[in-house]
Amino acid sequence: MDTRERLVEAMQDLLWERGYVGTSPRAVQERAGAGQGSMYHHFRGKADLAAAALERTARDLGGRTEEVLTGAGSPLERLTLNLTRERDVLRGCRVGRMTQDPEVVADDKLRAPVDEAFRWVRRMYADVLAEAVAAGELPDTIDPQQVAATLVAVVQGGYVLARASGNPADFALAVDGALSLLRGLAA
Amino acid sequence: MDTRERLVEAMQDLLWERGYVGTSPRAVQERAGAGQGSMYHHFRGKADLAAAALERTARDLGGRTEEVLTGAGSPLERLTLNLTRERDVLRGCRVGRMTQDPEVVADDKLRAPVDEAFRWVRRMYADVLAEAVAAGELPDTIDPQQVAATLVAVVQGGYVLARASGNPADFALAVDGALSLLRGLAA
DNA sequence: CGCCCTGTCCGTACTAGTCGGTACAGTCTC
DNA sequence: GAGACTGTACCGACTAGTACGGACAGGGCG
Repeated sequence: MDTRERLVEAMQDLLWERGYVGTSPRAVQERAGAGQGSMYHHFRGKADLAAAALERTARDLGGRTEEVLTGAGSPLERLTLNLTRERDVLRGCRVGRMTQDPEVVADDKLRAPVDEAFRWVRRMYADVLAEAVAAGELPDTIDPQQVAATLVAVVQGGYVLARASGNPADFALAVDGALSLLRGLAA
Repeated sequence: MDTRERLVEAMQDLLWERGYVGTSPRAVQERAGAGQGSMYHHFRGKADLAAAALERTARDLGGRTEEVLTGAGSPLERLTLNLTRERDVLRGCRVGRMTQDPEVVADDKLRAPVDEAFRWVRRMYADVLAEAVAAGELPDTIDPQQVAATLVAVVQGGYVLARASGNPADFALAVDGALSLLRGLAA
């Protein structure tokens, strides 16, 4: 694997582990097995490399979600499968995690990919919810846009709770609660 | 106001604005109008002061929530009021915000007050939900514990979304979606 | 009363270490 | 040999923290 690729991957990992301000260029170079010069050859600086890493992480999240949501099964089944699967991919919160660093929020280059990833996922959720309504699986009183935003928020909030308690079960609890609300409406 | 108090308040503000790793003791002292020596006189160090600030923030959040949830109105009305009110208190996410710093998560002294605040709020939500079920406002098919976790997650996730997009309306959207699901079940 | 002593409180000046970044010379490939 | 690439050495700024000395009260004593 070439150095540039290794740098991006190392940055992805470190953004998840330590956040943006907590990650030094030195640490990235060390993990990537690269020297000081090579990083500044491939990227203009820390922010530039972080932007590349965030774009890639966001694309991964979007792609993974799309794969499940456009797959087989009824709309509600696909939604349930995707939400359930998120609990196995705790690293998915890598995206939401970024929104807490003021330096990230202040820099459009860094905030944009995160925001776009959320909008992308939210739109896919909304589409599946609308499908479920059309199929009669959910009542037409729900607003797919609104509920889609709620589901994205539950996943991101679930990560927050799980990190605070150190217990991944708190994530599952929040997601299961949301699914039970949907199932309650379906019945 | 005495210096110690000013230091705690300054730390609360800065934790919210810049996070834990992004906040230097100097910045806290400057904002509090105190000198270097006085901070290290009152507190053993940055982590000690941050722990005091977090405990206070967590207590504020719990107290504010309790006030609304044990107030007047039907259970569902109180719940709606509290969730709606959170959107006006965007600084409420000061608590959830902390869970993103690895240094905070690693230090029990810092993580504990955050975790306890969440558990406190979740328990109050669960109590009100159980009340609503008992009053016939919600079907007894819902699990108050589970749904309470979902509501806390929606609020925290809403903050994440709003920060990512820079648009507070995204917070309101997520919360309104959750409320619409509850109302759907009530009907 | 003046006097000193003692502990609390606070500001200045310093430390070693790390931050993000640059300069530059060497190496490797075509 | 030219250009892409990489490693070493350095930079000023900032990090968390310490050392230390001075201001200021209250209290016991002549």
